[in-house]
Amino acid sequence: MTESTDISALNAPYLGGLNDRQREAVLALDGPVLVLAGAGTGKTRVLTTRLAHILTSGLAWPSQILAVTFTNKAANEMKERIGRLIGRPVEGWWLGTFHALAARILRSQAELVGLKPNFTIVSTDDQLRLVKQLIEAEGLDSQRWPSRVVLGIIERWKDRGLAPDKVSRAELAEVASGRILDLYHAYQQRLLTLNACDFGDLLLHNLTIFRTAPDQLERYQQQFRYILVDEYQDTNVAQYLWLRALAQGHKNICCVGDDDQSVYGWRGAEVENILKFEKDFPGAKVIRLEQNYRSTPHILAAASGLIAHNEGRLGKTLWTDVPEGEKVRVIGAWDGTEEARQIGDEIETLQRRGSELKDIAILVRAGFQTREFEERFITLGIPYRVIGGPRFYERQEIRDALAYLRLIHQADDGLAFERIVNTPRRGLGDTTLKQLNEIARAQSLSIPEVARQIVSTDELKPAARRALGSFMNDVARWRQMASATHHAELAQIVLDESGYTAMWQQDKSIEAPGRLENLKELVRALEDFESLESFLDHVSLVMENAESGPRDQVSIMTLHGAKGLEFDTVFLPGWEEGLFPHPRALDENGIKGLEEERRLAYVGITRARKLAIIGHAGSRRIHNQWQNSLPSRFLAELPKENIDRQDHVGFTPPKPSGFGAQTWGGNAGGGNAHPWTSNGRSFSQRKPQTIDVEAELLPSSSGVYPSGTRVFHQKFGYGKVLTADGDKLEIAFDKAGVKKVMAGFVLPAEKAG
DNA sequence: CCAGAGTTCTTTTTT
DNA sequence: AGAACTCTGG
Repeated sequence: MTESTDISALNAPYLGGLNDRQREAVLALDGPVLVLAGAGTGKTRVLTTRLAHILTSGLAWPSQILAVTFTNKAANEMKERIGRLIGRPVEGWWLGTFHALAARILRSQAELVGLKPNFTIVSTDDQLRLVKQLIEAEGLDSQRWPSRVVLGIIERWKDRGLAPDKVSRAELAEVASGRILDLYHAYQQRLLTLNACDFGDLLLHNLTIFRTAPDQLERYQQQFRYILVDEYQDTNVAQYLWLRALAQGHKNICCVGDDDQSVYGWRGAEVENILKFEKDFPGAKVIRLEQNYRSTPHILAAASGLIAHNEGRLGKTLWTDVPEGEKVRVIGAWDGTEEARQIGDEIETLQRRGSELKDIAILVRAGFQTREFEERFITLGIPYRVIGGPRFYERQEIRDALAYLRLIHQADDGLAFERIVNTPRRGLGDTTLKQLNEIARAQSLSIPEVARQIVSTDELKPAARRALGSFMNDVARWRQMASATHHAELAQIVLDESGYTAMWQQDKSIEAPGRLENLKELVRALEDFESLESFLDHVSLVMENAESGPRDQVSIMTLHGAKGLEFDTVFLPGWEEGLFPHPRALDENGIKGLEEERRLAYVGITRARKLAIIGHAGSRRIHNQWQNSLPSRFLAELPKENIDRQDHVGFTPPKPSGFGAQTWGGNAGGGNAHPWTSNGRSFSQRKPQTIDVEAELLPSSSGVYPSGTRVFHQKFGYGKVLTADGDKLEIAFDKAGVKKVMAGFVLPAEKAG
């Protein structure tokens, strides 16, 4: 870089308002750079400014910049912000997700790995179906070898950049996975026959190309003068290898990330990547962004105190100069319903004080938790939206419609074929399909190919033969139309002529109209794309919901989904042992799993600008069974001075044993075992403030309360039982009105003295 | 081949 | 409690 660029850069308007560290991160263009950007330290700003800087100082053309993100949302945001920064949209550069960029490279080099350029990118349900078929073909017991598990193992290998022939012997000893390796081989073979690849393959095939075609690799290395990576802590080994290969040319790679926010270990991300960056890229410069512009000191201190319990961190000290603000609040509730009620009330209070709903979020650990909030919000009339719910392109009717289009676009797409050959019913059931499959495997042909051939033989029964013949005819006809017909129109024709639309029209179920609506929406969406191919690519790689407008709604989403977002007020319900940290994370990854859960907690708290409210419930219904839960160990790890604990009057944190089993029933005998005992200590630090009350509450009185019984409730006072449904009572309280409560929380009035 | 009944498992997170 | 899968009889 010449000095003149430096000087002109320093005057550039876009540099204004950056702090020293940020500016340093923007201007350190030569050589490898790691920007450790703590939560809320202006990471995106640095990234976009850096890109704008490279472009405006003429150091590289857009086509010479590789900018990688994890989500499409992040990619779009970056595009937009840079456009705004330099005053015009940027065209022709390589900005996108790992998968989208790898797909782009793979499309142009497909032959090198035995694919045709129009290969299909298969999605999860296709993958599972494929694996299941292979398991059956190998004669394995599908109970002992669930396709989900097998696929998981294969994907983990892929995450680590391991093609079937690269899986090491050490690996094989581990899981008795020789069988699975066979399946992996077969699976890859099958994908090639289908002219398809899965998500992992996009990267994996790229690595193969880089290895086997050095000239191609070198071309890319020369092309990409500057490489920029967002959320580096979430990269897996395959992605790391991909980046490292591409960065060898100019060595100008800048990775931005935060080891404390690495929460995707379960799908192969390696925190190690960020921890060993300096080793991997010799001479790397490390820049820490530590000034937080988002949260109040209490929030920041609470989060920092929590994350300090993790080991092996690179370490950052976040600070802020905004005024102190409110402490982080911790609220206990009896059960999940009560928790939802509390949060609903809090939100109404916030609303009355002038908060906007769009500045409020509820961040849950697991998807099923959203339901209770939805129900409560519907009752209260609070507008909300669940982010990351079922996605448009994952809906059944959409996948079906897409399968038709895929089959037309790519005649060998056997998975698409299987999906819709008998949808709507055409009399081509399992038996026929099994035959086709067998022949296909035996002759290494694609299933559609077999289908095309078999209709002119006598191998099928006449009925099946006729049905299949007519179907194959239709497909061939549609394929012919494709060249002369606009793809949106084509889609409409296919849906109508295939009888697919009619199928849903005749369906009297409650969802049918919605599905027809979705199909219309699909056809409409097709119009936004230049070609069928670009649309199909979009669908495979951009699996996300169309953003609904900027309405004033509370956001409900998982902690994972919340990464990168921020809100004035954040509710963090369900901080209980058995839910958060999630037992499965603990089981599968022990201490590492626990640390990842803790990072998730850290991510959650640091989403809050002004107020964070953490909740935990004493019991929760899981699988339709009441289960007691203790406050999460993470609560005990929060620095006391930043916490305001406000257990509701009368809230009694249940004791570890006995209490629930007696009062709630349902969880008979050994069912009371605690999933966390293996790992658990943790709650000893909590003050058992209300033990005495609890003893009194625990009574003999767990019996039946016939309606009309006069009872006393710790929080709601005296009242009369209206209805009793097992352990659930509906009670008209003298002061508090009609409430539903658990029988275990009331006493007969005469005993309450 | 298909519809309906019976069974089992589920609920961590997703490009 | 519900989905998703398997089994069975027409």
